[in-house]
Amino acid sequence: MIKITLPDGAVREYEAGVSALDIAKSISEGLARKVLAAEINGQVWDATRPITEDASLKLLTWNEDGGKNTFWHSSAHLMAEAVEDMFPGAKFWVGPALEKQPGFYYDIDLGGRQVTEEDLSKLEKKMTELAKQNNSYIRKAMPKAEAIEYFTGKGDEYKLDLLSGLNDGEITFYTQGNFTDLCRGPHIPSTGPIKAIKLTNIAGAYWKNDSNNKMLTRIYGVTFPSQKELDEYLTLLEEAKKRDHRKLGKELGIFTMDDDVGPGLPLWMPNGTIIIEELEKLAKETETKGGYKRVVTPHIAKESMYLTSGHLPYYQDSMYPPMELDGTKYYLKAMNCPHHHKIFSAEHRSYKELPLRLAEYGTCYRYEQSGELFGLMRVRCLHMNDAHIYCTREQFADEFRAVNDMYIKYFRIFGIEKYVMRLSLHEPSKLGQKYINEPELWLETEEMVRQVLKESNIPYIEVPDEGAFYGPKIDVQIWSTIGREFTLATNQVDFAQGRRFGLEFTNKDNAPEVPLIIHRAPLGTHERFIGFLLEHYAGKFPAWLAPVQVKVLPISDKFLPYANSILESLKNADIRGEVDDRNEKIGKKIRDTELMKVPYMLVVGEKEMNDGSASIRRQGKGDLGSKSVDEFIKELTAEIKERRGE
RNA sequence: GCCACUUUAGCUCAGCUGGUAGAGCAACUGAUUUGUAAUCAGUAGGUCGUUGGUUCGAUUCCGACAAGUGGCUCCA
Repeated sequence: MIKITLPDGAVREYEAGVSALDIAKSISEGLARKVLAAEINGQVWDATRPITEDASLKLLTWNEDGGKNTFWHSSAHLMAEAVEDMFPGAKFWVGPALEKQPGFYYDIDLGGRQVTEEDLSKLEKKMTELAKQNNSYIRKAMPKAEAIEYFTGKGDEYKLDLLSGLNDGEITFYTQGNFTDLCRGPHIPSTGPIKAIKLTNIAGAYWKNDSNNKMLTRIYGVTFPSQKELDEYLTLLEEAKKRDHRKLGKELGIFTMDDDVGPGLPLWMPNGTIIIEELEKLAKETETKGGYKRVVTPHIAKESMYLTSGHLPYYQDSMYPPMELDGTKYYLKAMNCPHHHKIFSAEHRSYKELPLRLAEYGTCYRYEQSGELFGLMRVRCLHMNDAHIYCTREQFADEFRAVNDMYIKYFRIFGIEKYVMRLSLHEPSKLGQKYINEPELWLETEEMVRQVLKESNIPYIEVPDEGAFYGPKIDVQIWSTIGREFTLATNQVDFAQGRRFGLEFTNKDNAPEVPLIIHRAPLGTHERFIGFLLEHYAGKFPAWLAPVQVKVLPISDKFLPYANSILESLKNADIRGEVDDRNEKIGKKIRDTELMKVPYMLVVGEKEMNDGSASIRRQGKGDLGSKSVDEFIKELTAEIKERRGE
């Protein structure tokens, strides 16, 4: 007999070899029907796999992530079975559940054949048919030699490659119906629970995520235990598309792209420009308070500067090709750092001047690969909320903390809660190649950064081998409404460029010393930040950011003069207002203004004209009642000044 | 850059198997002077992304290019 500890602490005894599914049955049949997998001693297992020793057990159903992931991974196998049926000889790489969203994919080598949209519906049908057979997923351990023989016979170089990374004794096969795959598992007990199936798209994906490798066909899909849940999920996706920044950006007149200007080069329309200017105002206020000094630098520089900085060899591919004048090459700047360093070195610096903080909303150009461009989130012309802080080692931690505090201040203003701070570290084996060869400095600065994060109580993850070549960095990761991940802002340590540029200051002992540099961009770039804000607010910007803050809606032409007089008062109070002077009914004016997501509407007619008031309507919230225009302006002015979120 | 798909009026989209195009909204004109999410009528709008080819004839079929979309690689 073995002892099984349940999550509530209860201990039950079973025969050795009992499965989680058996245990579930012993509790209740209803529970057993819902079990998809089980956590045995913290590891997710097949619910049908025999347990031979004392263990803690947690049953996993659709309600647990472990259950869902097992469900989706098993669905990938089901899809593979259908694919093999439709494309005999197809070779399979891996088919995991997606990490950040519902669903799964399988990477497949179809031997040059193509999958069409119609094929997807055929595959869906086939999968549904196979799922109904309710075939069990059967696990089988196999010696490595036998596995190699099996796949050599099949001529499957992909599975042989997978096998080469596995040790004898940990190799398992899973079979359901007519499909057998090398797989670590776990799987759900059988295909029956997979009731609703949708293959969402076909894509190419490099084998092992390496662009030098062959491209495999990746089929994405999502499955649910019921049609209802699938429908709900699909509706959710439709809803998400409505707040896609590309759609909102067009509807709200924020930006536009034009073929003749070029891909990835957004044109900021008047409404977008207002948001840009408000963000810059916020940044300037904040940075001035933080002791930053503003600078302005040219958009181009000679090749020699990028050779000095070391950027050219690393970065050339993502820079616009140079323009050549009198035998000298000039590049459009892809980053502002070297220009700022030149300002640092323009004067002799004393330790008394440090920390020196140079800030600029710098315009950069990056020749991103065409396939990488994405609305405002990934562009070729970007305006970066950039600054470089030159400081001593002693000052570093305080400076880094201050920058971190600035991030938090901003995120509070914008109500940004859903993000992950990512601490990107170096990889010791790549010192001298991908990373500057300063092992102690790496460890020292990484630890300083880690301390700052710990003290600020911000949740963060550490990622090895993601640092910049000149030092560790903290990135703020966010997700676009369609689920794509982006770095919104970045805060980087740099102990390399100072030396490359020969930057120095005279320290207390009258000796030259190289400053540490912090690169930081808490508001990222205008492009990505506004793209993010559009989705974050679903276009409903708070009053301080709204391109039009107040729309005055006269009931009829008779009240146009009164409406215009209110507009004058708004202008005098620095409030961005407009009058809807169209010959339309009030219902139509309200509808159009609501759709343009203008925060405040002032409806004015006979009554309001007589007592100098306005009927206030808040976007999305309806009629708020009447108020004197003066009082409204006073309140709105405060709301704007404080940059209130609601 | 790679794989796949898409491109029709300012916008959102129809247009079966090849015979040079339609709707709604927006715009413009007129009527209406309106009280909290769409007043009515009329007018105007497109060498069907560009460019080769097949064909008596191409928006429709094929190719190239461009831009966009979904991914991969990459990234603020």
